[in-house]
Formats: sequence, structure tokens, C-alpha cells
Amino acid sequence: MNKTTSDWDQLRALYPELASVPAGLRLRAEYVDVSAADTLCRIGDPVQSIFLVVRGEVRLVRRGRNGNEVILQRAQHGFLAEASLFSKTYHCDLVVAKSGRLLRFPAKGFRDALDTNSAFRNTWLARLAREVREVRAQNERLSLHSAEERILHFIESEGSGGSITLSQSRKAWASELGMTHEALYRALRRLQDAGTLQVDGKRISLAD
Amino acid sequence: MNKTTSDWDQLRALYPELASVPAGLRLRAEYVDVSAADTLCRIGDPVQSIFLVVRGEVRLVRRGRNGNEVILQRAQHGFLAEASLFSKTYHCDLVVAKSGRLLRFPAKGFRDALDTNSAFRNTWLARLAREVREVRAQNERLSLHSAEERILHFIESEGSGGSITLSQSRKAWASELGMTHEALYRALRRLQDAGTLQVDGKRISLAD
DNA sequence: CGTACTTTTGAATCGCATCAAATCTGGTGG
DNA sequence: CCACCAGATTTGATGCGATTCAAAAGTACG
Repeated sequence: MNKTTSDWDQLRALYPELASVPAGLRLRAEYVDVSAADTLCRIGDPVQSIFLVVRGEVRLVRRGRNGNEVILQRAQHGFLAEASLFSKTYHCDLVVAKSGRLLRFPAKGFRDALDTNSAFRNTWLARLAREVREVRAQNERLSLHSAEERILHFIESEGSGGSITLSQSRKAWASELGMTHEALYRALRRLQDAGTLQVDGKRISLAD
Repeated sequence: MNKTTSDWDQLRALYPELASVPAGLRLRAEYVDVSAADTLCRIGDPVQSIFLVVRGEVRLVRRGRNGNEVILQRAQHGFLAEASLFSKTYHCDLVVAKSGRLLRFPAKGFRDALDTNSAFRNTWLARLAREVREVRAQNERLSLHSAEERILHFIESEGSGGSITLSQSRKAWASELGMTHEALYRALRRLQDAGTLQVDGKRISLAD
């Protein structure tokens, strides 16, 4: 499927890191429409592509000996398996969990662009560093033992000035917080009743 | 405090990424001995240093309005706050949680080295990418709801061939798995009794 | 040899997952 | 515009598993 310039502009609005993708690489990127249960690649396959999730969900999974599935990452947004850029072969399977659309870049072209284009490279470095910071913060959040603590941690670390506007449904938020949606609703209710939190639709604020 | 060449060799054995640090930058690195509760820097301070934890623990924290402390990262090993490299000022406080020793690099020298030394830069890119992968995997692990699932996920994703040799105490492992040490001991016991796991000191293996 | 820390087990409590079900909401097509 | 459907939101009841507090035994280290 072709990309038009307006497509690219829309995409760039959602994924600021794409702004620095050099034209040569951008022109070699292709859309891929995928369906649930599609397998993009398997462990051991040579790395030929780098993917960005536009819609849907892709999972990085490894299978245990008893056939159980170990999820290494659920990607619903943005680049996935960035580490594969520096690897000859994949260390996990890439499986589509929810149908959607990906953007596929040739791995070699991507590596070349990082080597030769310093603006692109610096953006990529900064993006990776930010990614590490965000995922680390989420890690700390998930190691808190109560639902209320996780909610407050989220608002204090992801919000600004003690407020946040959710960009997703509460069900999805609950999943990000590592709890069931029921637990989230109840904890939100408790925090409201205690006067700790003010909830107004997607806008959630800490009371002073 | 000065660094001798043998110091550096020892350090490099622990932190492979240091191997690619160019000599010019290495010579400007300094050891810093820190004590618990020391504050290395505060939100808003200009970023002048990049730290690597050799021993001890440094926490990145942000303080809520009610004085509660939100932990964004607990660094016990390796570089911390990598994202600050691309930021003028710190976005959190750096506080020593356990006394120990850090290695301090000048931020500007670090950035310059990344700009000019392609070997160093590529190592750094690969390290960040690996970091993202590892922290993401831990994320998925922490969003599992039972102790046993987290243990198995850890072995399947961090181990090789269904086995792993722990490099830390079980108490520390429990903390990494986001549970109390009691919960870890009991879950290990259950998995052993069920025949799922074989435990021999620090060596833990999945049974077939 | 003493001290600090880890490892291990026990008992009680509490919070979350789970299952169930009702209501609400946004989007689709007739 | 309304009927309809899928998914999100919300509340309830129950059971299980993790936390918590407590304490004993083991281990490392100066």
C-alpha cells in the first residue's frame, strides 16, 4: 500500500519521532495491514524489517517448553522491538494480537540512516532514552502493592501539576496499571470519596 | 578520587558498555563516594553530570504536594537517568538510598563523545535498545497477577534453556519481581512441590 | 564469636481477582 | 431519526492469594 504525503503528515502528528526520519528512508517505508494471529516473524528469523504500530496490537512472545506463552512486550503504539536493529536475528516471535496497521521500514536502511544522518540519530537516541525513563517509571508503579498507590503514582509522574487528562479508556488504563478495570473503578471511587482526587470525565486531578 | 588503570579494568568487567568509552572521556570521569540521604541534584538543576552506580543505590524521585515521595527509578547498577543527557535540567531529584560509590562523567563531554565517536555512539545506541527491551519485559512480568507466573516469566525471559543462575539474593529478587520475600519463598516451594521447578542454591531450572 | 542479614515457616488480615449482571455510551445501518 | 449492537462503565458478592507481623534458624563477615 502506498503512502501519500498527507498520510505521512497525519502519522507524524501522532509519532513526533517520525519527523526526523530522512526522506530516503521514509520513501522506503510501507504500510502493512495485519490481522489478529498473523505471525510477522519467528525466533531465529533474520531481521529485515523494523515495525511501527499505527493501529492494533503486536506482541513479542517467547514460547515456554510446555507451550505457554511468555509476553515480552505488548506494542499498541510506536516502534516495537527496537533492539532487533542491532541483532542479526529475532529473539522472539512477533504476533499480531489485534488487527490493525503497521509501518514497515527496511532494517538495513534504518541502520544506514542512523549511521549517516546525525539529526535522525540524535532524535533516535533521545527517543530511546525517554522510552527507558517512561518504562522504568511504569516499572516502579507496578511494584506498588495497592491500586490507590498506583493511581496516585501515575498522576504524579505522568501528569503535570497534579492533573492529567487520560488519552485512553479506563479499561485500557487499568490494564496499564496492572489491575482489573473493576479494581480501578473502585479505587477511583474511594479516592474521590476521601477527597484525595477529583474526577471529571477524562480529567483527573489531585486535591490539595 | 583518582581512578587507576586497574580500577577501570575491574569496572569494565562489570559494565561492558564502559569498554567503548573513549579515553578522553574516561580520563575525565571521577569516583564519587556517597552516603545514604545525600541529594545529588534537584529538579530544575542544570544537567552537568551523568552518573553510573558502582555500588549502593540511587533513586530518582519526585515529591507530591503532600510531601509523599514518588519513585521513578531505583538504580543499583549501571547508568541512571540516561534521558537527562538530552535535557537542560533534571526532571526529578537524585537521592542516595544506600551509601556506595558512583562514577561521574561530565555531561557535555559525554554528549560530545556521542557526537564524534561512532563506535561509542553505536554501543550506546545498542545499550539503550537492550535496556528498553529488558525493562519492557519486566513490565510485562509485573503485570502478571500471581507470584508463580512472575517467577516462571522471569526464568523463561531472563534465563537460557529454562535455567537461570541468580546473581542476587532472593530477597533482592523478590523485590525485582514486585513481591515480598515471603511470597517468593512460598511460591518457589509450591513450584518445587508441584514438580515444575528444580531449585539448587542459586541455580533454578524448569522441569520438562 | 558476635552481629547483621538472609532464609524459612506460621497465622491472621485485607485487598484484589473473579464471576455476574445492569446500565451507559458511541457508532452502524435500516 | 431510531433501533441495535459492541464495548465501556459501574456495582455487588465471594474466594483466594499476597501482604503483614512475628519469630526461628541459617549464613556471612569482621
